Amino acid sequence: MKNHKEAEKRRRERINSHLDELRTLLPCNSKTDKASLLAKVVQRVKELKQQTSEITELETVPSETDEITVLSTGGDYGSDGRLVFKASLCCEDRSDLIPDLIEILNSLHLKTLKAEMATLGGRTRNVLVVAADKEHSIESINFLQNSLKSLLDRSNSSDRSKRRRGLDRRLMS
Amino acid sequence: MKNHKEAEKRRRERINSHLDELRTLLPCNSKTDKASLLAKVVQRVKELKQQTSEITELETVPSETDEITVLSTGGDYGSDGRLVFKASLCCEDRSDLIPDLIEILNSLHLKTLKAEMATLGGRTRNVLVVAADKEHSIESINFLQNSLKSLLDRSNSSDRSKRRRGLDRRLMS
DNA sequence: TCCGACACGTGAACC
DNA sequence: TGGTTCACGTGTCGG
Repeated sequence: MKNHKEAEKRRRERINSHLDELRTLLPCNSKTDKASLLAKVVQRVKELKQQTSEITELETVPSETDEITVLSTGGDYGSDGRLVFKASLCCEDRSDLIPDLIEILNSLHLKTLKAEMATLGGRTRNVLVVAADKEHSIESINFLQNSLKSLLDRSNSSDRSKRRRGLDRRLMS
Repeated sequence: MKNHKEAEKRRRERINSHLDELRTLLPCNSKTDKASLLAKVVQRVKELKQQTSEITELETVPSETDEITVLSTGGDYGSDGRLVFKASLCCEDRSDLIPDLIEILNSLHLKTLKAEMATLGGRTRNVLVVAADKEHSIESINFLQNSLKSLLDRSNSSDRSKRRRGLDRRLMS
């Protein structure tokens, strides 16, 4: 069959075009082996997986200073292909902090995979592991960061008398 | 040639083994097309490249509240294969803040690709784009974060009278 | 000459 | 039966 011959040729072209595209995306010239190229790709993807598992540790005890942290490996997907990243907020505690936080997560369509909360000496720290839609992952990260920032400002401006209250760091080993 | 035949077979096995490995790493089953698999790989690598360019915006004007931010895509490598990430520190200004910062960067063997500094109303914000060795990227990020935290605590404890000095946010639109 | 990598066409297997 | 994907062996080019 001539049909068969051409179909196979198109299949090869499809595969090779993807390989060529990978050659342009990775740090390698256009004349690297097909096998070596794939080896580099494997290495790259593995690094992402590795960092995914290493993103998991963050401080959970509230500190005296206000903090916002948004950590993303940019490549750690859940099983369903959503982008997973970690956000941490440390600030003065207040009664409506959690509702505000939940509202932010809902408005950004972020799914909360895990949440840790700790309060100590009037201060609180929230560590969230959230998943974002793949299409809006970057926007979600930036929006979340800005939202947390405004949340922090809100806490400070609503009760400025608390700003000096935290525990003395020397007492916390 | 029998030699030729077997050599070609080994070559195919090498390529296919890498493809199989990619199949286990990506969200796809073991029975996906070779071409489709590569298409997903391309998509993934492209996302990383994209996020690399989008990490670049962070607030540069000092805010009234203390802040530490460490942002990493985990996949944005410079041309030499080092991990690039962004760190931001906002706190009260003091004369030896920059030297301390430089000392931290040196001790962590972080190469500074870009640095922005702004001071306003006695407060300062430093935005750094740094590159870390690929092998110690995660450790570097965590160490940097902790170091910045201690730096911030040092600023507050060394001159706590400054803590209330900043500009009123309402004046800054 | 030999060795490595590649594209090609073909038969087989699977909906 | 076609349509599609894969593995295989072979011819060829370059070092």
